[in-house]
Amino acid sequence: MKKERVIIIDGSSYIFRAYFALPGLSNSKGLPTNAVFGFTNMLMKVLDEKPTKLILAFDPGGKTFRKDLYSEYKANREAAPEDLVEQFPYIFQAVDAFGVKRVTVPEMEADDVIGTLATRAEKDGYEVEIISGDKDLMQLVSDRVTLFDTMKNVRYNREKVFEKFQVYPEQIVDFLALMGDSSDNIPGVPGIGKKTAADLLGQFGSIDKIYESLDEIKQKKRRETLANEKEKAYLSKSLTQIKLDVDIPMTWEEAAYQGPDKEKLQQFLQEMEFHNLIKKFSLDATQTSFKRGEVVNLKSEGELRKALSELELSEVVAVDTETTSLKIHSADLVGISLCGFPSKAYYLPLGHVVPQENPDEAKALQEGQVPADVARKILKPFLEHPQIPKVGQNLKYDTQVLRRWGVELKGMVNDTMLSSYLINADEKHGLDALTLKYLQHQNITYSEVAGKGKSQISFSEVDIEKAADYAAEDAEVTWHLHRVLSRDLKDAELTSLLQEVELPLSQVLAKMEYQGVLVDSEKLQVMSKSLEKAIAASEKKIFKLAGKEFNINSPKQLSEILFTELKLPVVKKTKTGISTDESVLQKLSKEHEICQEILRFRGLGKLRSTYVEGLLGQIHPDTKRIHSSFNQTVAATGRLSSSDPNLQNIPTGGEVEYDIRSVFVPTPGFEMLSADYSQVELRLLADMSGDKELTRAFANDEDVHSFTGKLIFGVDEVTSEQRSIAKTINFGVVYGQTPYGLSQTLGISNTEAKEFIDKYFARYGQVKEFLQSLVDEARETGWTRTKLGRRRQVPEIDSRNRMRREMAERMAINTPIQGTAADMIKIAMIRIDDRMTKEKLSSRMLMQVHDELVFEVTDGEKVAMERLVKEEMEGAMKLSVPLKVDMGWGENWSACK
DNA sequence: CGTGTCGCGTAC
DNA sequence: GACGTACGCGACACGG
Repeated sequence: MKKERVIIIDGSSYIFRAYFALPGLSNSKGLPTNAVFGFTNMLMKVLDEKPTKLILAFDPGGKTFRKDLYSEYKANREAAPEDLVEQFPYIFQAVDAFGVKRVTVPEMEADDVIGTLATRAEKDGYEVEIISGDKDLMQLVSDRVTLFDTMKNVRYNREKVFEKFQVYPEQIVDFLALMGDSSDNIPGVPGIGKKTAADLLGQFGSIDKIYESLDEIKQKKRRETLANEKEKAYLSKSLTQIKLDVDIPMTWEEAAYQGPDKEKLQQFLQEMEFHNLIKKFSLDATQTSFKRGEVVNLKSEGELRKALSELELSEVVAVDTETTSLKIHSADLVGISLCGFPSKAYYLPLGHVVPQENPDEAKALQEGQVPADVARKILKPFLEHPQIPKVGQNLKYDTQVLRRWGVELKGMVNDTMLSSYLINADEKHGLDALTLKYLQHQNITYSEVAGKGKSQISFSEVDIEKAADYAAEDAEVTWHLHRVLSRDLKDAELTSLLQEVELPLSQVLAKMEYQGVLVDSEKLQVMSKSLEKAIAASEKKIFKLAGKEFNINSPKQLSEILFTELKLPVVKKTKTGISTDESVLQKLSKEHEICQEILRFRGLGKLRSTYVEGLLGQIHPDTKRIHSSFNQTVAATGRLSSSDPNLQNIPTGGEVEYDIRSVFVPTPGFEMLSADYSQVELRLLADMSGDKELTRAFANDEDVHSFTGKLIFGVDEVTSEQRSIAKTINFGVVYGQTPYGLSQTLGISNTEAKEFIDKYFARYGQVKEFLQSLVDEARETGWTRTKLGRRRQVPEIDSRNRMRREMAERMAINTPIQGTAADMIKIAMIRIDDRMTKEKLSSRMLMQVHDELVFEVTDGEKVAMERLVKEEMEGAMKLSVPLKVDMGWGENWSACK
């Protein structure tokens, strides 16, 4: 039987060699990564060999015993360069992520640790491979010990050592002692180099023997030098000699290699931006880590019952639905997949159909599926049971699908998408991305089963076996992800945020999306017609002013007209050309009439394309309502986002003729109610900073912008201009504003802007301190947190790139404030929904626009709703300043003032 | 003909 | 470049 092998890596030698071999490498944050990369590469190469026992030896910080032996030892070495030193922690991080045993002994060089362990391993019956580029270690080579230089890809055994230096391993110490080593400042015997040393040792065998037989040396000069420098020779020998008896309390068990901590490693490689290594690593990992289990197709009522009785015993069941559409009111249920244990997942096909007319096949297909009403009856008690714990990926969707199918999903304990979002909002949260990241497994893609582009078919037309494989996988990976994510969530102390906020909120959002909002499509049609005319007229004017026709919507063509043909001055540039944005056209409007008209054209075009046509295109043909998505895992601060259509950027105000908000109307028999927080972010700033003045402003229910204006301008009454400036600064503060930014917004000089900011902070001293403390905390921890503990990573807070660093600082300021406001309205939404349910109200929550909630309310519930909404919004969080909510009623959204 | 990026503009 | 967070439009370049 082949003997087990111990691999010992000389970590320090690789760090230095990689550093010098790969100059200039760094990641996008400006962190030098050359040494880390070279080292990681070497380590992965070693791991390819599937080691069973693996140890990494490093030099300790500080001096070693050789320095006591000889004060000049390594004295000519320059200190490690700073950009190498800063890579050390990452190298150690790599070793730990790879799960490799790391050994450092104070005052002992890595060589001595390696020598001791190699000797011990040899004695204990192991083969030993030392991995190093350092020739000193050749002295350890024996019948059972080899030295491998990964960079040169050479493996040294006894013969190879002799081939290289004409001496055997046991002579290496004497060999190096005689010739000396300038890099370690080992003196050696002057005048004796590689060749002579090898010759002498070949002739005599060792230094001792040389001195015993000095007379036999013919060359006078050489004999005399050796005689005179005997002390140096022996000193050199003692320096070169690797210690074999270092006290290292370690068992071979500890060196057993168990494989990497995959999450840590993935994270590490990502941070370093070693994209090739990430690829290589996940490729290797797929073979060993997550393995698909059995797929069980539930073809009959009996099989379904049996599966459920089994799943009822599991700790938690992953549920996933397959449908014909992502648009909820067009999404017919095609199948349900369930997974309650590793290595087995079920698929219940329900709505699979045959695309072509083929009666025989259709019949066979039908016989292979449990009839929907039968399946529903059996599944309903299971899916609706609040004590059977369920997990899913984006349960907001499945909730709606099942609701449409006649089942109210209950007992949800985790949503992997929400968990991932809470753990790190900036990452991706799709099932495929999560599976790749946490399970190192590549899911079957949707296009693999349903095709893509023009040839994409409905999921209901996918072959059942294929569909089962795909769907069961989703449930299976979700089940595994739940295990991993719930642990990570707990470690990050985010479990209550999931259970108390995000998970319940997902159910509120599901209702809002399902409900949708009514729009007055006739009114939109009228607007469309009118806009078309206005746009055509505007276009005509522009062409006349330009003297030719062109595409006004093309910034490129527009630039050509403005800056080449009309020779208007260039104000601002973009990455790819000259800017023609609003601020530019505004500035140029006194130069040429065309600018104002372009602005008008742009405004009208925006209204028509994005809002009028956009909204018309989103009206659901069956419900006649707009069912927007409220995305819960998109905004990194904790806010919601809205899409298809985005209801959170519908224009406010504007001309009455084109008042888009006025087309959002209540269902007949209802009235619209809008409730919005007044100055919520500034109130949070007052609360979180504890600033005396700002708190006073809110405690006395002052107009905070006027109040601020009075403070910074030192007046008793502010002019409207002063109030406006104060308002701009108030907003800017929560964005982490810079003098430049403020100067641009206010159209003033940088100096003036800076003066305003200085005055602001002079009067709101605790605000200044608070903002600084947010930046400090982010710098210390790498994270920024909201009041509820929602967190966001700000890795670039340490960037050596000023722009990136300052961006991170602004994020560190803005995120806790914006995120806490988001937390607050989320809590309010949950409580409002809860009370509406408990009080059996038939009014509905329709929309959320960051600090505003919009409802449609039945006549009889107006008093109750107004009261309820105000109470829950104002009471969502207990702050040191009052929360204030403004309420407005109307026959449409716009009228709610 | 789909996909990705850019410039621009809307909201809070 | 330069004040935070989003979404979506039209134009355009790219690649099959």
